Amino acid sequence: MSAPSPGALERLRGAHRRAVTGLLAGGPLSRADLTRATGLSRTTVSSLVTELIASGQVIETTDRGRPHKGGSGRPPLLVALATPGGSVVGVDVGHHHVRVAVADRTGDVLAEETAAVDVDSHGAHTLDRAASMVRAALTRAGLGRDDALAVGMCVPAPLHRASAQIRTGILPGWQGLCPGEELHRRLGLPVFVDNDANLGALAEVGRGAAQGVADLVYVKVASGLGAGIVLGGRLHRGATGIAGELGHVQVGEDGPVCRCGNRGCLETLVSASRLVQVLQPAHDEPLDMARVLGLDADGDPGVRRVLGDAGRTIGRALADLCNSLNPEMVLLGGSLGASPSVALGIREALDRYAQPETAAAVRVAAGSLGDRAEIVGAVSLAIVRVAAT
Amino acid sequence: MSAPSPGALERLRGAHRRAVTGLLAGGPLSRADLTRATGLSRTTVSSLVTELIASGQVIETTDRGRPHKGGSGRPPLLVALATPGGSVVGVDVGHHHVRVAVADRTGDVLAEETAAVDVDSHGAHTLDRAASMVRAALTRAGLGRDDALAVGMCVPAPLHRASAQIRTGILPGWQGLCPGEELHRRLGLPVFVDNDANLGALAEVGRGAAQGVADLVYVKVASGLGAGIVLGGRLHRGATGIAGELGHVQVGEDGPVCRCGNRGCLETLVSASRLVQVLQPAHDEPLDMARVLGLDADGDPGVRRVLGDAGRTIGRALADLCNSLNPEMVLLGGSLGASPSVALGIREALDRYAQPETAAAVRVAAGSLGDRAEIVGAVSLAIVRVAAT
DNA sequence: GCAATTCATCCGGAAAGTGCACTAAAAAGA
DNA sequence: TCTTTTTAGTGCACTTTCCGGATGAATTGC
Repeated sequence: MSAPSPGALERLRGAHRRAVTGLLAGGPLSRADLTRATGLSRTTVSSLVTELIASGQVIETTDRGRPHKGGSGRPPLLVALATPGGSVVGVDVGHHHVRVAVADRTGDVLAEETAAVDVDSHGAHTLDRAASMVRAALTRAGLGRDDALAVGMCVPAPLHRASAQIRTGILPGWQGLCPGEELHRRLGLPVFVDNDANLGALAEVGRGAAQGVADLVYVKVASGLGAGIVLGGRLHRGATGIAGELGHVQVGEDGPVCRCGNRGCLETLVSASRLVQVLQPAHDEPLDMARVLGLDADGDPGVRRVLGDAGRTIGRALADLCNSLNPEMVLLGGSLGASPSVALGIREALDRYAQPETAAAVRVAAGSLGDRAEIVGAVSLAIVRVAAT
Repeated sequence: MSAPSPGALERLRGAHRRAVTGLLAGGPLSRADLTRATGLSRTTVSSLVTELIASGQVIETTDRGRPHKGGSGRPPLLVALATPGGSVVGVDVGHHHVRVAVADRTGDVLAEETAAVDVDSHGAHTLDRAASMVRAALTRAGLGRDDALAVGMCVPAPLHRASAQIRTGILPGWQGLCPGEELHRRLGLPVFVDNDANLGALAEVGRGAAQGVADLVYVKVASGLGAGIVLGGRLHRGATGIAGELGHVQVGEDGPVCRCGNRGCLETLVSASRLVQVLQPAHDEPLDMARVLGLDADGDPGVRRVLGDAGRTIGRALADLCNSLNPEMVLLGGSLGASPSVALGIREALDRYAQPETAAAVRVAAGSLGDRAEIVGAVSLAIVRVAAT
């Protein structure tokens, strides 16, 4: 008989366990795959998996995989995170919509629902609505509330790091609110929150166009303009959690007044609403962003010019940031992210204004998740945080 | 008989060994102190220390420490890194000087020497000179070459990450050179290299005004303008190792042409040489930076105005960077770092141009190491890299 | 049917960490 | 002075974790 010893060895084991669950969060894998990915021995991985199966966190799937790269050999048994009793919820709160998704622990979505809501002015009401949408989505996925492990939530505003509180006045009906705590009170589940740009970046790194990228600047252009910055593979949130406020970089001393109180902010020149407003007079039909993107794709010269200019304006600001951070990739998200003209404008400005070596090192591309980046990121956040326990 | 198994357990042991040597790099400690600091058990620490003593990396000192916080109890036996046979060398190559220091593994300097050298135009010659200075300093410290474990070197130009090569044309006589490899060839010691801003940041975080700061922007203003960026406690070098090029942020579309080939770079407006040049016409005596700083301290209004403007110009660029990174501190180094007028100007510009919460979160201060920041950083680099093995 | 190949597990052993008992050395108090 | 208390360090038995080789399993190609 001897006392239990909670120490360094157990922490090591835990780290390895998390490595395995983390890898499995990306999809089913064989024990052999896990061996190669973790660098551990076959034996160790086998024992870890056995343990995880015994504890119900992992299940052995019925389908067999291909025997390593097409050749011969015994086909592997795939293991996956246990979906039953282990789903997660993502909540994406935008300026004008709420989207809710229920996903299994590999990130595959089981049920999803979107609703148009006047989010900006009504914090408490929006959260009520989100909570009932979550309950409905869980039911539709055939799950009870106890089957959900955690909620990841996306809000369109920076959060204060220590208090997880919304402090800026960007969302009038939310000021002083702790969205995570509020939703937790309504659902009784652990809730993890971050802003839209950060979660978009997380999504693109995990399941999108930036897989394997260590240093990424993800730029989201929609109602506002924000950045999610990934450095060394980790999201950079800053000292008080409000890093990434690229929209309030100063681009003109006497530009229009911004909602942040300053004037000349980048966001006042290139937000989606601003661009629609600029383009409207030249068109008879009423424009919205989707229509503008259509015209861009059709080669409308006026639209191309305006979007290209917007890209160049963003690119000029990004050039300064890239000089400082030397990232591997700049990825575009938000409604404007899909426009080739914007991407081209950014590329041009980077080549012109950034240091040649910095410009050469950085790839510019559109995110591959489109307007689902935020919800995917919210789900990822929940998965990551659950796996970390 | 069994094969050697380099695996997870050995890595764990190594990590613990490094934790111990890392702690001892800050000064002698007792085994009990190490137990508290590492969180490991007494037994484990004891065995680690025994092992390190056997391998000669650590010695037991003769003096005993106080018995834990003044109370009673057996006084501990202090152990320290073995200084004899364990010193490190720092080399600071500036634009116009070479400085060399020999230090023990706690970072205390045993011998130091500075020489004026026309560095920019003569790469190979400068390295010859540096190598002979290192040999002389070792001799003066009463050490043979075998007593030195490694060299940390500081160069005033960004290095390419993969090749450790100088690629920019800023140092004409160095282009294409691998300074680390070159010095290694001359000294036969392992050489680790980084640029001046990065090493200044490292020094201030380790032994200067930024101790304990996780997110730091260190701005060095001297012949050029560069930044060392520390995020999450780690130096951020970027995808190709050239992060921190703050001097080439664009502040005016049609500004003067910069040595980098662009025009309107921040560096063209606020480098030390540029400021001296701006101030000279208003003074009869020939000015240099030291004299300018003296006039600033004496309250000369013209000098204050020009330095304040310089600070505001830097601060304006920093405001954008701070909006994106939300750092905890901005620290000033280089010859201009000591000027209160510059610091004040930066503070003003941050308050004006950065987001209010970002500006409120960031402290602005002068580095506490002055022009020795680079050499301290070079020594620190050597110590850190040696401890990591 | 047989070799080749890959996948997974079992077993024995080695490496690392921990608790406990024990000794050592000093201060505090009777 | 002698005992008690407190802290420091070490030896030993034991547990946890990991690894390598042997073994068995499942499939492809001949």
